[in-house]
Amino acid sequence: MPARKSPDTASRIPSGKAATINDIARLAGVSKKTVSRIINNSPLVRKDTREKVEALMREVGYTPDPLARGLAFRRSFLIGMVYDNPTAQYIVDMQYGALDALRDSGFELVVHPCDSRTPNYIDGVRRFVQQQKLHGVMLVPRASEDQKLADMLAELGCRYSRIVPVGFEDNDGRMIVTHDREGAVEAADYLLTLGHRDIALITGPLTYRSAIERTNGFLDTLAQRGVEVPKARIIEASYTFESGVAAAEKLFAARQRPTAIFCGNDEMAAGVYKVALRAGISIPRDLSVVGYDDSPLASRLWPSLTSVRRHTRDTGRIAAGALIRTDTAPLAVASVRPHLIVRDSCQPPP
Amino acid sequence: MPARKSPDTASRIPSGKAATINDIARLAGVSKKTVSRIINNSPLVRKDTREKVEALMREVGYTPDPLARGLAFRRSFLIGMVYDNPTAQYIVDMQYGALDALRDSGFELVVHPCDSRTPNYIDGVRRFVQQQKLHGVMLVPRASEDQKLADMLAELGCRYSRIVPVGFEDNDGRMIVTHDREGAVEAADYLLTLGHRDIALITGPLTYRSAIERTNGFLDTLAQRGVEVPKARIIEASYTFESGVAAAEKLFAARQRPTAIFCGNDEMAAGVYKVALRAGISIPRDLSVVGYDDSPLASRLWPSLTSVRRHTRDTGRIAAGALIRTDTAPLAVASVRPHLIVRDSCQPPP
DNA sequence: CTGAAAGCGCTTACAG
DNA sequence: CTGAAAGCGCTTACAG
Repeated sequence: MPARKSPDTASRIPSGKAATINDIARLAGVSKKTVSRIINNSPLVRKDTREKVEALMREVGYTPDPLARGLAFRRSFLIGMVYDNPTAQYIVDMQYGALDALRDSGFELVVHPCDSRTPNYIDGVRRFVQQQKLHGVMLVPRASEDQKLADMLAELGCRYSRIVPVGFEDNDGRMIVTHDREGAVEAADYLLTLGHRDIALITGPLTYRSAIERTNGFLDTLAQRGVEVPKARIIEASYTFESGVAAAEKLFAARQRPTAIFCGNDEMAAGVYKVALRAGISIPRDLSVVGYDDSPLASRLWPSLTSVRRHTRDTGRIAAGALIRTDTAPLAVASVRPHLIVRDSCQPPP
Repeated sequence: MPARKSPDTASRIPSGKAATINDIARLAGVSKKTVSRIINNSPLVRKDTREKVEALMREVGYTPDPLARGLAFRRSFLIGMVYDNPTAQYIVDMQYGALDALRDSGFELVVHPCDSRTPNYIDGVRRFVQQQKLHGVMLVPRASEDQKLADMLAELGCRYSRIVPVGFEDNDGRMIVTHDREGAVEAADYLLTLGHRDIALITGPLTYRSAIERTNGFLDTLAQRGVEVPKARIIEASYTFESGVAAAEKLFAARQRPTAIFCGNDEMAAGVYKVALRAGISIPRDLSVVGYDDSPLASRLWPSLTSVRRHTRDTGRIAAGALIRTDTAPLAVASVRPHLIVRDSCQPPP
């Protein structure tokens, strides 16, 4: 029964149901194994056979059933995104990026927030991965920094990609390095160039790799130009708005106020704005402020906030793309570099 | 081969692989069909048989393979979340809510943002639903307002739940009504009680049901108390920060400024803040502002913004829960009611 | 209440 | 380069 690209080909398929590999094989006059080879891009198919079958598949709108394929492969067509606690915009951007990579690939994105502070969250991720037979997992900060989590995935034989602030060794997974240090270096350069010397720093929790990188990048750059930041002007906060408020209150209570503050993220910078506004301290006339994230908040504040942009969507696209690529390329490292977006929150010191 | 709860039971299962229904049946000394009945909560199983098998399943940590079940059922264990364009915090909250309902249910959440302004987005959703054989779909505003989308799902026989600003008829899907009108009524009552009479309104696009409900609820309440809002003080904007800025500029350019502004969401209220701050108009001394959403932005602005809270996470939990409930209950309507969170952005008129 | 057979729509392992 | 058989781990339809 040879295939014919006739209007009635579709009618040969049981109506009301989607075509199966058997329908395609029958209509094309080949075995289902040959159709399977074409679905899986095997080179062991004659060119004209492939073209004939592909045309038929297009004609009837055939797509293989991911459940059946998954069962036979012992692996689903699902990509998991594992994350804990970051800001909403960051998560949504990361999801959009991942979906950019997965679009029309036959893979879908399954979201899995977790709480890395609970002792057994790794078991939760393990059950998720094992039960769904995930094809791969994206690890987003801060979960991505947990080596035990990565080790568990390696042991399960589940491929994963890690988004990390700084590059390091991992034999099993792929790294996407966001180079947070460089963003902080740029922020420091900018403030120095404006002429600031009395500079303060509000950091995220120093148990976070991102906070460490941003802090060191910032302080090292100042030190290189001979600017020391006294201990009292380095405040470890927690990446939240409220902690930014508290940090700013502490800084403003000192005998001499800094002329510029670098904040480890925009949320904390918004806290600084609030305290400054309340205290009648004018930004940027009396005080310059730089944030990190370039979140929507940055342009909603007034004056709009100078901040480091992270290209989160690109990061997500790369991380997800690395999981579905068929070439079993060597475990490479990809880089996404931040850069400073200058707005209206800084000027030379008074 | 009777089941024994002995330490070596697990060793009867091929090492390195997860247990299957066949392992359970063999170790329990029953047929796989009986195990299947237990998995699916069939009443046609003797109590002691059920208990024996369930104990064994717990002992070996057996969970049925969703791919195999999905293939046999012709339906996956995936819930799709379809949405277009709302704010990040809203989407993330909705996802958290849905995941609350799906936790430990065996179902997973697959995210599917779309763009309802493109003509063929419904086809995209259709492919998504058909190809993945979704168990159900959550429709989030504004996509949830599109009757054609709902009709397509009904035609496919895919169950769905719709989150909508106001209740209406739908024979196929379940409704979760967020009663946006009530939130706006509360905002109007509050401003009237403070003594405002010169009131302006910045609405979302009036093609959005949410914008219509909020607008009508607000204006009707004012009218009932004899307060008319002149046309020039009702500005249709687009739920964005920038559109809020433009609307505020227009309102402030009038001969007489309103003493209070109700904004259809917090983003636009942030735009009003920006213009007021730049123009030296003091909030709340010269101008009272009320938002809608109670987004994180509301407490980050200074003075913190009085806004209508939506209980988005609860909404998501109900919408997802309705899709996985086994009781084929009548298609009911659930309600989530908003309420005003009073902060520091309002006071009696000058 | 319980079970043996057939099937869901694919792939693997083997043979040619 | 191509195919027939067996299998992935479940459920449905039928029989008892």
